Amino acid sequence: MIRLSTKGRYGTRLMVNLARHHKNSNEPTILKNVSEEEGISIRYLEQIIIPLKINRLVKSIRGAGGGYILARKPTDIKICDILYALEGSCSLVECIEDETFCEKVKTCGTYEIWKGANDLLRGYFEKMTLQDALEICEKKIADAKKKTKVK
Amino acid sequence: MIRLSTKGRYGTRLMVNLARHHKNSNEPTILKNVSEEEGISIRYLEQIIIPLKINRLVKSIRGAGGGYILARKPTDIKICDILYALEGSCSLVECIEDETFCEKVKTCGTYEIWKGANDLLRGYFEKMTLQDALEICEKKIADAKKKTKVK
DNA sequence: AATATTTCAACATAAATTTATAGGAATTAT
DNA sequence: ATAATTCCTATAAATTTATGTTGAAATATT
Ligand code: FES
Ligand code: FES
Repeated sequence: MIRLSTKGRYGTRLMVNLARHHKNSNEPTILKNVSEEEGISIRYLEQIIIPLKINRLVKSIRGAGGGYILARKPTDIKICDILYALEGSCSLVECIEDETFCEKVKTCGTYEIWKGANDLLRGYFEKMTLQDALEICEKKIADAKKKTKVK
Repeated sequence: MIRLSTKGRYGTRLMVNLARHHKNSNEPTILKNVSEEEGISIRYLEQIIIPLKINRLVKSIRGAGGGYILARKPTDIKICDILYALEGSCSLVECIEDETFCEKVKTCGTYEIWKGANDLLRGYFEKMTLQDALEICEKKIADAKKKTKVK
């Protein structure tokens, strides 16, 4: 019904991936690795990371031995920041950010519905940080490992 | 960040429009009127209403004097039903409904984030009915009229 | 009963946007 | 110099958004 674009999905996975490497070492992470780990083509990742760089969520280091690192600590990056960078806005329908987008805002019978949903979502994504995502992710992987061991 | 498709937006406005006419008379509503009132091309409305008909949210009456009517009372139509009919699913990311959509679900660091957001949204749209939307809409229009009168 | 009118139904197609791949230039470490 | 890596530009494929054309069904009118 409401779709998170692949840019948003892939970009967030990219950020979580960088966060995991960030925790383990100070070395820049290369997209080739991200590509293999996440199963997303390098070429596409290259395009997706541009807005993340422009919005100063990641820093790039060029040349051999280069790669990408998070620009701030995972606790200081909100999921909302990531989605905003990737999608240019952070709303369910454009008329919420741009009042001129729909001509009929004043009589539109649905504006308030979307606004309510949007506020819910925004609250959720404002509270959640990359650190939260990282912890969920690590826990999940740890649990998965346990299970296979028990087997 | 997360976009409600125009199909979803237009389709819901179409349903609210039908609901308003439904309240005022038992006559079928023709798309030409909806088109003029909502500023959406008839041709596009014709396409959008097809899934609404298939999912039995509206009934069509052909021929002169025909048009469309709601298949059920506005209190019995959830916004979620409408979005489901229009988008074929009711989730933020496909992997929530279709586990095979993302290959890496088991190690994906973002699945739980989207799941949480999705549950929030779904709860919201499950609770809200066409009747709620109708009331919000009528109130809004009444308020708008008051304001212009005062002026 | 015949005809004209109204309206939905179906199909085709065009435009715009999103998704994805490709090639090579620029930069840096070794 | 060479290899590794980001950066930039182009373009292809798929999907979404929107319009156009014709036809079929039901109804109203005569
Ligand atoms: S004002 Fe934008 S959908 Fe109604
Ligand atoms: S499992 Fe679908 S986005 Fe991660």
